[in-house]
Amino acid sequence: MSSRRATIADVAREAGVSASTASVVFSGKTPVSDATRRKVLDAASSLGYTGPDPLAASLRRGRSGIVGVVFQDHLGRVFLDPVVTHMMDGLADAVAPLGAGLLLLRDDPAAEASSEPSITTAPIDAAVLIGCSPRLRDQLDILAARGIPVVVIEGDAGPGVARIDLDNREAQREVAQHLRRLGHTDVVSLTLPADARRTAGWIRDDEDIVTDVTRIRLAGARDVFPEAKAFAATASSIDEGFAAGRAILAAGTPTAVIAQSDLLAAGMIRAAEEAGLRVPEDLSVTGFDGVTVDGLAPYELTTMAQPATDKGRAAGEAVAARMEGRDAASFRFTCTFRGGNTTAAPREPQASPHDAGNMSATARR
Amino acid sequence: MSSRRATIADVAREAGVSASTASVVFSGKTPVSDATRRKVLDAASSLGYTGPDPLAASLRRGRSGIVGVVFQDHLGRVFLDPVVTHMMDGLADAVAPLGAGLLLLRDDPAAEASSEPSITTAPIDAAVLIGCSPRLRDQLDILAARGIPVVVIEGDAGPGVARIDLDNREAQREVAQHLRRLGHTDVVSLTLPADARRTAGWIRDDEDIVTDVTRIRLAGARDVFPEAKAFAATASSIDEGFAAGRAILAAGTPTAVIAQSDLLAAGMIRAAEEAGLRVPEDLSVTGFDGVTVDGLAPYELTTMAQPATDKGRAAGEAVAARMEGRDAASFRFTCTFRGGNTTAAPREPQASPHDAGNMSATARR
DNA sequence: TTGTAAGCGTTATCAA
DNA sequence: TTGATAACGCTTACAA
Repeated sequence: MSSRRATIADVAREAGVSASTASVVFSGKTPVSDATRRKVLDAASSLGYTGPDPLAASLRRGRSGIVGVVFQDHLGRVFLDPVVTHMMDGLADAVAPLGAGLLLLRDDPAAEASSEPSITTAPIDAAVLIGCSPRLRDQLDILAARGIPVVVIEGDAGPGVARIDLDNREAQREVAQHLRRLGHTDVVSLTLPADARRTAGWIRDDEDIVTDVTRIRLAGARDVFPEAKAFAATASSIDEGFAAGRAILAAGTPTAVIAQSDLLAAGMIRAAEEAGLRVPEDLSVTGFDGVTVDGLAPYELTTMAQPATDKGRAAGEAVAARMEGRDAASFRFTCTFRGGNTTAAPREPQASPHDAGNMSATARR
Repeated sequence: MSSRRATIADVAREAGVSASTASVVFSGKTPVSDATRRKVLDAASSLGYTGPDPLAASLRRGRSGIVGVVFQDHLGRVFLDPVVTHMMDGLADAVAPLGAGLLLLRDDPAAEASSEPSITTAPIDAAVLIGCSPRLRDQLDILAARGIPVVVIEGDAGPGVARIDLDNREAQREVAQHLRRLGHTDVVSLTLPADARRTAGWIRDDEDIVTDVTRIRLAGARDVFPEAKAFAATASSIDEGFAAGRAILAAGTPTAVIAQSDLLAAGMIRAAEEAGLRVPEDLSVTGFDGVTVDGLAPYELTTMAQPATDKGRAAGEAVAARMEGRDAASFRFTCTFRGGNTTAAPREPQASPHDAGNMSATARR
């Protein structure tokens, strides 16, 4: 009835063996005689000893068996994004046989200051960075300094860092070409967040975009529509897509909107409906990701489907390689075009941008 | 250029101060003169020291700053369940200000054997158990023995354990009453897994059900339809609902199926369609959870919506209380009825169960 | 098969 | 404001 939790030393003493022997009984790393094992186990249960303290064991071993997953967004919001969900699925799969758990971390500068586990303080053996945070470089530096192997999903990791990527530019270009083939010329891009502060608004200079995915997908769109305007949303969600969609339509009605995510596209469609525009007759909308967006029926987005689960799995395998001291190969996945019912030929050829009148001006509230 | 990572002792030596002083510079727990601080910080950066090793610090402090989230299912699958997703959302929210990270754990007996972090070995300060695993009691014992505070979501935790619950029985009863009001008498329950092995099949004796949620929801259905048969699925998914649905229809066609989750309900509907039955004309189907099921359109389930996010948040708050030594209050949330288009009056009054012929017998392959 | 010894890198306590 | 000391609880060469 001591106030203090039993330790392996207590167990060893009770069993009449040495601490190392007791340790070995629990780890199983060395043969132990049955008699000894029984003595130790009996002593353990009589003392209420539940096995080695993981903290102490980790310290001694030098590894925690934990893989950090770093998101750029508020943790809560992250799970609501189907792409992330599928990636986690693949990641968990690939990391499990490794004997590692997943620790959810977020890239929040404010978190560094608090006591919250962050990239600087979490007891992780490896890290998977998801998304292309502007702070990515800092994070990589921190992790490199800590000697923690890293795999980056969708971000410019610099040389020597394993990355899991998508053919974002080619994929976005493909959708854009699809629109051009349909006859569109007056097109607007609705992009993912573009700057660190995630301000919404028209993008003045593509070079200002610090977020890789945003810039690269936009470049893909520009390969086909060099002059198209681009409006940055504050996040990839239906609501933000809706807000951005209103803003876009307030400035004029293009014949097509290239959204950088399916969720944004869904929001765009809602904004179009609100403005009295029919999709795809009055406005074509394309998405990106290939996730099923809840409640979007009867629309089926024309979009680029990305292998989200595979990306996660690849990241897990890369982490495994790194933790075993092997080199992790970078990998680039390919999106596939998926035609839906949200794109069609524009109603009439457009002589010049935005001369189709602004139907939305009256309809929006 | 030593091969070994610098420690705080190295930094202290380099700075010409004691280790404890150097430690204090990093923790900030004790005032340090500016001069000393600078010396230490300079020494640290010149040695590439990135701050205290979290493992060592944790060992010394006796806490890891990590909250374990224990799922009963395969981790990958877990994220695909919208209810869980929303719960995680709330949980992450509530736990963040606490300064704790979330470690994903799964309740897999096989995992115990492997090196994978599990409930017995993970370095966690508290645990949230999600779902009503048959092993719940064991887990609680293990955690109790380890002295780790616990909060249980949806499970019979026994006295003294904080629980976050739903009014499962009342909620399920409400849906059942809705069906009875429509005129249904020939009803089958399609339940969540009922036993530890998760075998699919007809439930012979409700007392055999070891899974709380399953038993309690079924009891709610039985309050209205005492004689209804019940078929247990092996998991809450559309696919399992589909398989169970086939099996149910193979045994006869009821006028309504009470599914214990929306996903199961969705699978049931697909099985009904496959058998040439129209929903709701030939078969009414009710769900549970109130999540939006992808691809179910144009159906909108008649279901009980549960406040999943709030449940997660409440759990996080309970964990916070526990970690601070306070008592955590249990909390019970209420579901709300949501009518959809998957229920209607039965086509004709049923004289006795299953005499409506077995249309499915021919249709199923 | 078991025991000895030497840390793993910190931080809390207390005294100076 | 700083320093000496003593844990924190475990694991693993290595020797017996």
